[in-house]
Amino acid sequence: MARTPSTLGDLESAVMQIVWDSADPLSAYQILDLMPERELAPTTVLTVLGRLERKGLVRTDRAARPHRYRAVASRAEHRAELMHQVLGDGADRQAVLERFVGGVTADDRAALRRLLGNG
Amino acid sequence: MARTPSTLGDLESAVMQIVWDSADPLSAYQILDLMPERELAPTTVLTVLGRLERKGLVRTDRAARPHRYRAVASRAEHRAELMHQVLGDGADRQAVLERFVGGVTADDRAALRRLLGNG
DNA sequence: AACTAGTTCTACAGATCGTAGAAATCGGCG
DNA sequence: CGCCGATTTCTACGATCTGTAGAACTAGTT
Repeated sequence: MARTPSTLGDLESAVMQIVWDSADPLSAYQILDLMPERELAPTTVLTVLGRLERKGLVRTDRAARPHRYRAVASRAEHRAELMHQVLGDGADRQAVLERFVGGVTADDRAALRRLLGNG
Repeated sequence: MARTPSTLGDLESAVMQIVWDSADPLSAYQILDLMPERELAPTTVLTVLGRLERKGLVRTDRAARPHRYRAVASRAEHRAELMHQVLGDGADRQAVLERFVGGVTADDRAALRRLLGNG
C-alpha cells in the first residue's frame, strides 16, 4: 500500500549517479566496476537496473549483448521534474514559490533572474 | 535499509492535508471525523500522528488532555523545503533551475519575476 | 551440442506504512 | 483514595520496497 515511490533507495541512487555521469550507455559490469567500495554481485546490479527501468529512470534496447543502460532523463531534468512534482498543481503554487525563492542563495536568485529573461 | 523517507504514505499524507488545512491544532478524534470516507480506528490516527511527529512534521505539547496536533511548517513551507532538497547543493543547480524554469506555466514565471523583485 | 558470459527468476531479510487490538495511563467522581 | 471511562502508548501483523544474491535459463561461440 504505497503511493508514488519517487524516492530512490541507497543503491538505486548510487547506480543512477553513475548512469547520469556517463556520456554513453553502460553495462551492469561497467557500473559494478565503477562502485568498487560496495562489493556487489553482478546480479545485484542487474536487479536494481531492472527496477530502475520499471520506474522509468533508465532504458536499454536489449540488443547489444551485454545490455547497455542509459538514463531516460539527465540528472538535471530528473530533478527539475521532481521539483515540479513537489510544487504540485494546486492553488497554493504562488505561496510555495514564494517560500522557495525566499530560501535560495543569491547566486541562485541571479540565475533565476537570468533564466526568466528579466525585463 | 531505506534512505531519507521524505515521501509520506497515503494515510500520512491525508492526515497532513487536514492538519495543514486547519487554523488551530486538532485532536486525533477531530482528524478522524474529518475523514469519514476511511473508516479508521482512533488508534490508527494516533499511530500515524506519532509517526508524523517522529518525522518532524507535526508537534503537540502533550498538555491539553486530548492532545492537539499542529503542523510544524505550513504546507507551502514544507513543499518549498522539499523543493530545496530536490534542487540539492551540488554544482549543477543552475542546470536544474534552468530545466525547472523551462517547465513552469506563464503564470508561475510571472510570479517568479515578481518574487525576485528585479527591475 | 557443449561452454560460457550474461540475463531473468526467485527469495529472503530489514524497513516503512496501514491498520488496529491490548495494555498502560490520566482525570474525575464517589 | 480507589474505580471508571477517556486517551494514549505498545505491540503486532500483513503488504510493499529495497538491498542482496543464488538458481535457473538464454544466447553466442567453438
